[in-house]
Amino acid sequence: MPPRPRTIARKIPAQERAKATVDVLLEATARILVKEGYDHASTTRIAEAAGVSVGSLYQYFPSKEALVAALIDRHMAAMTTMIEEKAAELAMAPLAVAVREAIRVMIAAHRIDPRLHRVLVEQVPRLGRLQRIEQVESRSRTLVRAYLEAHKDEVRPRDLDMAAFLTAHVVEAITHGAVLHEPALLDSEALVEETTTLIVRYLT
Amino acid sequence: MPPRPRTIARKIPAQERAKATVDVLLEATARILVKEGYDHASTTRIAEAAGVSVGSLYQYFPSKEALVAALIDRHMAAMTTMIEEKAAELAMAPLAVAVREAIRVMIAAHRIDPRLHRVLVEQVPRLGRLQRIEQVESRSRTLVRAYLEAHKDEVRPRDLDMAAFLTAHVVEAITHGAVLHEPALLDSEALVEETTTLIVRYLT
DNA sequence: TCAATATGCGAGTGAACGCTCACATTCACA
DNA sequence: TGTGAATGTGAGCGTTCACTCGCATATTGA
Repeated sequence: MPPRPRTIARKIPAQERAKATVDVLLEATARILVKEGYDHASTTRIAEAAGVSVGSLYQYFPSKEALVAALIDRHMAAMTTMIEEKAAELAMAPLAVAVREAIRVMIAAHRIDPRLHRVLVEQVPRLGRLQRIEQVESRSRTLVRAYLEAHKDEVRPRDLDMAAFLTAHVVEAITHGAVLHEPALLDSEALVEETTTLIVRYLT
Repeated sequence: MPPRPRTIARKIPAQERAKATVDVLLEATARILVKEGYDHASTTRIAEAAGVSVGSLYQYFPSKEALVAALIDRHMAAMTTMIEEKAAELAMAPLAVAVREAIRVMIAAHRIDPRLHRVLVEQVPRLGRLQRIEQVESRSRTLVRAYLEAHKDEVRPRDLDMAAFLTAHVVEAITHGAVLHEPALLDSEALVEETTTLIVRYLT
């Protein structure tokens, strides 16, 4: 009977040295992914860029997919943390403020590492780990939905699910579009203001 | 000196038989792309599914990328035609009507072949031919911009570029989101109505 | 009818890639 | 300082894949 294909790492890092290796591998993965794209980011090239051997890579990541998945996790966690913190602050804020700040934090989150974000969203094969990204989008929708529920007396639309769907998608799309295709727009306040107007007018 | 890599097809189809081969190859490409995803859609499998040999495939398409590019062209042309026709009809229509119909036609265009559209947008490696898709998005923005220009007396925002950017991205994003992730939403009229409200309220 | 041309075939080629494993080096701790 | 465990190495294995080429078959037009 052939050994079943490996699905978990052989080792988890125990010593400092090993933790450093894992770190340097993730950094290199991000760099190579941005520079070469997913398809040309071979494990050999990644290991080389990390100054580490392929063997070491496979000590801590059972597959190329797992390596990229770990990077996605790290990146999305950074974005999520930023968003969740702001959301907690804004729970009681009036609509106009909440909307404006929500848009600001979305833009800030997308600016953490825009080029990596782009590669992850655009190139990493779906059906593997990219559910992680959709998970974040779905979480945003839940946050919006909760806010609308708490403020439903100040809000015009009666179908809150629909309103949350629209609002979350709109902010996500504009942020995405701006960060990825029109970075210049981000430096003017006009985008934030216009988007705020758009959403506030819809909700009130 | 090594022969430069081939960039154009060896032959263009002249006989009916050859045109049929090209057609059957494109159909098979669409099917395999949807079923297997880009990475697992090998040229061998595509030729097999088309009931044609790999050799024949390479008679008409110089590379796998060219084959997929041709499919993208075909698919996007179908969507674009639908959109442009409606846009011409709507040039003189009042805002409320134009917005509602624009949203409807966007949804209809995305429904031509949603599963193929999804694969093309999500999986096909960028930096190759997928500019074709962005080209369509940019064309939509131009159409919106032209409409706003012609109706600028009825429209509130003064920065028409910004307004066109927001409007086009919003409709595109909602359509996309609905077609790909919430197909159920498409069967109610509510989505169209709410989105229309969103845009009309912003523009007036 | 027949030759020139167009189309179709598919085993085979070479390169790239993910991943393994036998071995070398470094570290923790007695 | 010695020893077992942890960590690191990289040549090479097996496989997949895009693509080629020499040849077979079908079509066209004279």
